[in-house]
Amino acid sequence: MASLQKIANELDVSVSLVSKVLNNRLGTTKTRPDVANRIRETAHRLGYRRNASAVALKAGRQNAIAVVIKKHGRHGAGINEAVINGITDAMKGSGQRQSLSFYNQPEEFHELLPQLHSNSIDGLIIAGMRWLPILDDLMAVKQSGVPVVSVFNEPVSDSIPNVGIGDAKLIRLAMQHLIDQGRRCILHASSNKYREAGYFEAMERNGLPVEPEMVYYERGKRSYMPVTARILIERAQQVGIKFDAICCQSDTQAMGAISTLKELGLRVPEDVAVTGVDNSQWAMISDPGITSVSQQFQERGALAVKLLNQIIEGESVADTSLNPELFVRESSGG
Amino acid sequence: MASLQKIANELDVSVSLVSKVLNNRLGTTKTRPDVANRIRETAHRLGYRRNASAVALKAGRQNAIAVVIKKHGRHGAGINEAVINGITDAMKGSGQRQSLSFYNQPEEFHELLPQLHSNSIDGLIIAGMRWLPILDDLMAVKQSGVPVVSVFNEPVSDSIPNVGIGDAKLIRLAMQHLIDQGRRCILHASSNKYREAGYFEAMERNGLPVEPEMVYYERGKRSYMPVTARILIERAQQVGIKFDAICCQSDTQAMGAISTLKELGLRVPEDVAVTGVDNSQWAMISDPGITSVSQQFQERGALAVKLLNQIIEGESVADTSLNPELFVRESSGG
DNA sequence: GCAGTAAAATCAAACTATTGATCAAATGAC
DNA sequence: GTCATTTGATCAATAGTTTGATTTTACTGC
Repeated sequence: MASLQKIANELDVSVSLVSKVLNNRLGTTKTRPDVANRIRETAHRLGYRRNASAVALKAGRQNAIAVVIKKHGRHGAGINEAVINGITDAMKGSGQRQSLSFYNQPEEFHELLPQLHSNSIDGLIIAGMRWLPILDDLMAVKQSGVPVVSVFNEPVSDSIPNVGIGDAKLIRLAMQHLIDQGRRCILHASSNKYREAGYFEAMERNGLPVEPEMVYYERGKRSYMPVTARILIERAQQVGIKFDAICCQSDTQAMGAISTLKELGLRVPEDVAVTGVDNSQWAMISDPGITSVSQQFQERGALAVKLLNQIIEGESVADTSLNPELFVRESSGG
Repeated sequence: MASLQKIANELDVSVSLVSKVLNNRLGTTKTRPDVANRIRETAHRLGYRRNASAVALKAGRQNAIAVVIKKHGRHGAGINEAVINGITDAMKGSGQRQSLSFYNQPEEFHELLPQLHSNSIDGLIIAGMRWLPILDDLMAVKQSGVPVVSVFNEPVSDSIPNVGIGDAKLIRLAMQHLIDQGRRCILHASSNKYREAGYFEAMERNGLPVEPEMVYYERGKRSYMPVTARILIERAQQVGIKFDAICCQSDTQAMGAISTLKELGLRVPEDVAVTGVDNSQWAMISDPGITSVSQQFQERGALAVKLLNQIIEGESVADTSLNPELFVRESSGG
């Protein structure tokens, strides 16, 4: 309830002086130390807190960014929580606030548009997996003058800086690890052409042959689930492929691989090495623990905040890409 | 960029008229339909958006609430994500914004205090597991005039309305289900006196005897992990207890129980039924699927928003408690 | 055509903080 | 003592919206 006015009245000085002292903005005015101290003291005594709205109004800035994230079913992977953690950590203590929304269907994103304008927020961070369905809305937000930064694995549009990681890099990293461990016949299941490309690239570069049944491609949410690993393994066995590793595209898929292998009497990692993606709790709690590639969602969330603020400050920024990190556990025998 | 002023200039009417028309606040003023329409039209044409800060400043309200959540290691349970989902869903379309922070150590919560005053937010929702270490800070926020609602399993303080669920009820629900399935010798591992009480209550009410080795109590984070189930089972076996069910206090613990039982050659649910708590992805993805009690975190987050807004409106609200819900899957033979 | 009333619009203050321009007082030089 | 300069503080405008009080305009009846 204490305003600059109250402090000014209390000490019989002007509001502007109080403002300048409390903000250390003493441009032309070199305030006397005793006056400054009395002002600071009184401010403290009255429990003065800068009124966020008044500052925002005067500055023409909201000191708030919107964060919109695609909901997804893969709860356990902790992806959204990681992004959110990164974002909130990066904003901690900045005084800047964020406003979080989730959407599932494109229409739900559309409904958020009224809130995503420059009179409510200074910028937008959009994160999630599939951006194509909301591209038009996203561009509309951008067009309306709101800076946008995305956290997708692959960039969205030339005009929206993305904090990516490169799906191909993810898989290449896991593949190279498996190959370094001496594995030669590696299976792969994926829902994503970039990831698949990473697989083929790694195999080719190391001169390893790939049979059609070594790869299973399935679009959609199901592709992350355990069942896809089972299909992949059974298909490979049917044609008699003697594989010694499976490069999965998620930790849950890797769990499916491990339990299928156990049922078949194959040991992990002695007979077959397994890797996952996400470095989630699944990977940690699984028995054996799953060697997994982190998509660095927390770091990417934090970086998105940094980039967005740079744009807000008027700098221009480009797409960035972080490097995935490999967390080695027992499943790969590392 | 379009303000009321711009619209007023364009049409040569007063700012206040524009404001009243666009807000449908035509108290004394019964505007002519044609004027009203022209105003609305122009507002739309110029892309007018109400300036959130100006409104907040005038109203002495921030139209923003703070959400502070305790980080915890149990990622996979999706607890924080559920609370956040509930909160953001409940706020969708309200124009109210939320600002999210996480803390781990009590000191980190303390550092958030400068942001938690009535000049930045209208209220605070605090969620997490252990509230005792931050109680003083929480009361300080409350004292400073910021309404607070908590989402803890058990209430914090008489002066802070809580959206709870009752730990005893959680366990009673799972226990009653197991007993209804004909199980008679049920083990239980817990870190929580309320939950333990729920166990004893259910056993007693059904006239079932409890040996000391049927219960394992361990404080702290570890108590939710798979290993506690192993300890519980091994202890019971050492003294020759022939159990037919395990009532776990988390899904991860239940997973530990299932894998330990499998190793021992016991079938789930034929020989031993297992239940968990959280109704998390673990429960869904496990094989067999785990019968689990939901702590209703999403619903509780949404309810917290509702209660907080009631307090902000000046109403007084009391502690609330939702009922847990049982999701039956294969692990209990249901 | 005018009083009286109803309808429709405007006025003006307020919310709080910021900042360049301006004023007043103190100091220094001669 | 006067003028110029430095120092220290105030003025006044501004940001955008809201709202009770007030003024202007329009209409009715005679």
